[in-house]
Amino acid sequence: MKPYTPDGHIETALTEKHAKELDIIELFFFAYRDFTADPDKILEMLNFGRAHHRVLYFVNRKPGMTVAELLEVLKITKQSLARVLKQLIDTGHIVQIQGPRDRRQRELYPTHQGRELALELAAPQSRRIANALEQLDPSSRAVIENFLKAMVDPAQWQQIDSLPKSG
Amino acid sequence: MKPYTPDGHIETALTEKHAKELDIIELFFFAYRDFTADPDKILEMLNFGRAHHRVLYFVNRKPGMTVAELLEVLKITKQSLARVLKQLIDTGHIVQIQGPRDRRQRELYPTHQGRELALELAAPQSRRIANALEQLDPSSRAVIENFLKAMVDPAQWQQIDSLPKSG
DNA sequence: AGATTATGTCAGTGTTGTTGACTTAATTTT
DNA sequence: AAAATTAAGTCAACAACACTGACATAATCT
Repeated sequence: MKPYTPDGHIETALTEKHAKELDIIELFFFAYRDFTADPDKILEMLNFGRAHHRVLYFVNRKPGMTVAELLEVLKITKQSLARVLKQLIDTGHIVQIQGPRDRRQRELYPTHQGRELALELAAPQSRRIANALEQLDPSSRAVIENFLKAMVDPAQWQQIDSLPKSG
Repeated sequence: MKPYTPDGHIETALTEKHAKELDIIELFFFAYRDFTADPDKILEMLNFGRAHHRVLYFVNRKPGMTVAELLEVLKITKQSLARVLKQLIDTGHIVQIQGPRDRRQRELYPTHQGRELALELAAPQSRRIANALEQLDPSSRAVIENFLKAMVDPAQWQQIDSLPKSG
């Protein structure tokens, strides 16, 4: 079955025979690649990167988030966050306010400018998703949401559930 | 409606009112974050990174791929690819063979060792997907595949379609 | 009072991406 | 056959974003 390869290389493709769910593995890669490319174009003009986007997104989704909470969500170190956060503060997209209960904490809030940018970055991603959903049965939305949530470690579900629903 | 904030910061969360599909935007982020974390642990032990994984994956999925094809799929520059590819060749995971039709081209093939590693890296991702699917109706698979493909730029569909189905 | 916690900061490092310029060998065009 | 183009490789410099380790400060908890 396997072709003759004197130097030991393999000419047969890796397929579902060898490993399950390859189609979804690569669809996930391609979908995420193009999904992130849209905001990346906007960010580039502002000299921001994907890291800025993630911070700005979650601060907008949950204003008042502390630095520690943000680190938990992004799964990065505080030194990594520091640079990006400092730039977002210096450019007037995010402000820090001393925690009222615990004054060691820094609550993070978007400014109007930060909210505007978050909306601008979300727009092409919303459009891409809405467009994909339009081509499917209306019941598909629930299936996709359930699938994506099931792809997340259950220990992390609380991070998803702590974000506001549709207020 | 908006709370009084003397310094102009925003305390109201960004919700579906302001932008559509936020739930799927963030589910996609969380799902991809955890999806890539599994192989990252294995790669770390070998002093490889996510870039090595991507190269190894596609060379296994389509043995004989040329360098130019790989660049198209990964959307990176040849200088970026060069370092990672060199390491995979030096460690005996991939071999290059001069193209038979066009001898300028270098066809990329996995070695047995490269195939083994690709399988090892795919395993936890397959498991995660299979586990997520198990919790859903059997018809969900098609919905998810259609959705993910619709999330990809149509101009790129040929990249997906050129990969072997289930040989 | 002492320990712990939340955050910030300094210094060094590694991976992965970028641009630009140049080389080599092979193919295609004129 | 000569000239232009193409596929791939390489050198150098650089930037974004992640890491570790160590230390500082202020506030809270024990």
